[in-house]
Parts: sequence; C-alpha cells; structure tokens
Amino acid sequence: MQLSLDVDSDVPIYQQIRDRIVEALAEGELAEGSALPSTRQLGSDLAVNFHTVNKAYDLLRHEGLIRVNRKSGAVVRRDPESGPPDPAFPDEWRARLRTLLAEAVAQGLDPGEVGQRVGEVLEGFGHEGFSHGESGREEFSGAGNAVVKGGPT
Amino acid sequence: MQLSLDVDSDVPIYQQIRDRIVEALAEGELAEGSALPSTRQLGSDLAVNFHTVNKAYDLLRHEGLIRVNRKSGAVVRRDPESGPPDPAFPDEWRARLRTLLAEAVAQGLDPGEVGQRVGEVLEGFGHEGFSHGESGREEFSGAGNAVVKGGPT
DNA sequence: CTTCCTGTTCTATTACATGTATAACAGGTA
DNA sequence: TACCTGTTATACATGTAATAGAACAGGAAG
Repeated sequence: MQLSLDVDSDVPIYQQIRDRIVEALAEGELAEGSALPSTRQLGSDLAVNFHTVNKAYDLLRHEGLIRVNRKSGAVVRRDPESGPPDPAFPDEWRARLRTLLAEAVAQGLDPGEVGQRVGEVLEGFGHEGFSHGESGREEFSGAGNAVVKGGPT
Repeated sequence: MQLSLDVDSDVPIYQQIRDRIVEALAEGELAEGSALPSTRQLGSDLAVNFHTVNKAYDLLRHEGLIRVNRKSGAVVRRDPESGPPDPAFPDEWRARLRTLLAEAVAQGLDPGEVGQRVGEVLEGFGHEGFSHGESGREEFSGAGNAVVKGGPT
C-alpha cells in the first residue's frame, strides 16, 4: 500500500489522507477488519502531526467507514452502533457527481469518453470492494511505505 | 435559469457560483456567446458581495470557460488568446473522479448502480452542451430569478 | 462632455480553517 | 510499572473566505 501525499496541493492534508483510505477501501485493498496504523504512527510515517491524521480518522468514523477504540486502534468496519448510514448521502453524492461530470463536459471532453473513463475506474473497484473481506487482519501500513510528493521549494 | 446557493453549506459561495455555471454550460443552458450578468448585478441578485462573484468569474476565466472584458461584460466562450487548455486537466480530473467514485463504492452503493447514475447525469448533458451555441445572446439571469437556500438560523 | 455602468485593483477587517505544538487524561497491554 | 493507544484541551501561526469601501479605466448613451 502506497499512501502518497502532495504537500503543495490545495487539498488539505487530512482530506488527502481520508481520500486515499477511501480509495483503498473501494479497491478492496483494505478489507473489513483490517487494522489501520495508529494516528501517531501514521503521522510519523507521513511526517505530519498526529492531530492531522486524527482529523482524517474522525472524518472516516463520521462517515461510518471505520471503527475506533483504544484497545485495537482504528479498524475498517461499518460500526453497527454508529447509527444507520446517512440517508442524505445519495443525494449529496449525486450533486457532487453532477458538478464533476459537468466540469469535464464543459472542458470539451466527449460525454462518451467520460463514460468510458468512469467505467475504467469502476473496473478497478470491481466486485472485491469492501464488506467482502474475510476478517483477516493484514497490516495496512508499516514503517516506511509512505510517500510524500512535493515539499519545500 | 435557477442559480441556487446554500449559505449553510461548507462549500464556499464563490465555488458554488462557479459550480452552478459550469453545470449550466454542460447542460447547454448557456450556449457560446451567452452573456452573463455583471458581477454587481449577480451579487445583488444573490445578496452577496460583488467581490465574491468576481472571484467566481476569475475561476471560470482561468479555466478558459468564459471571456471577460469591460465592453461586453462576461461572455461564455473559450478565449483563444488565453492560451491552450490546461494539459494537466485530464489527469487531475481523473484523480478527483476516482476519489468520488470510491466514496460511493465504500458507502455500499453497487458499482453497477453507480454506473447507471453516471449515465443519467450524462444524458442530461447530452450532445447539446457547450461550443454548439448559435452565438445568440440570451439573458443568463435577469432580476429575481436567483434562489438562496438556507440563511440565518 | 457628462453621466452611468462595466471590470479591475487596492486596502482593510472579521471570522473561520488549517496545521503544528504541548500537555494531560483514560484505558488496555506487556 | 512502563508503554502505547485514543481522546481532549489549549494555544499559536498562517492562510482563506467574505464583506466592505474606495478609487481608477474604458465603453455606452444621454
């Protein structure tokens, strides 16, 4: 697993961390039950403050994608006790999808080509994604497999 | 044309304005040559400062989607003199698409259903979008057809 | 020419977001 | 006991968002 950050991006660091983990979930790279590194550990690997990582984990928890406790750290799992999935999610998601697709069309990309690109990405997520895990606990990120792009210029 | 804002959103106002206009472009609701309202006019309609609208127009101009001059105000058009389209756009766009799709899959939406939703949105943009305009100048927004959601609580 | 509306630029202020930092506390593990 | 975990609180520096007022330049219309 490669967790890459771009320090020069306008996207906040905690958002990038959250995004990369969500993508790993969709890819099936992080199966249900997989352990995530501790906030301090990941912060150390990425050379960012552990509060920043904590903020990313907070996002994921509020989205119902991970479960966190002191005993076992952060674990990939939809927590049954964190309430039902947000019922407003589909509509909000669709609105964001609409904006993103409009951007591509406005920039001149052919609608057909756009559809094709979507298909390619969905193929990568395929049918092995999330909630089909075997509850095996693979390591998500040990020491030294973090990559940071950009940096001091 | 309905330009709706959500003041309670975490999305900045200038970004919302930019997003709505991009969507109108993709829909073909704003054809090439269409006049956009002046920053002061639109700011007045939306009850926001004209600097905020100006920021949205700045974004659109840097994206090459509109052309602005003192004579005719803001006009929908890819300005030939504002340089070629950003060559990095397709890759950056694909990265954002990947994140957005991953979010849906991680939340449990079926990949097939996701693909279907994408198709629906693209249908709406269809083949009438952008750069097929007749250079006719329709009014984009007159007085009173702006809608603001949310507000003081 | 004068008046009006346009975009553009400059400065300033208030409020919030971001990221880092230090410290302390609670709970499970070795 | 010692260690590592998550959690919370506070503080600080920096940047962004949004508003506001003022001024200037250029085209349009009287």
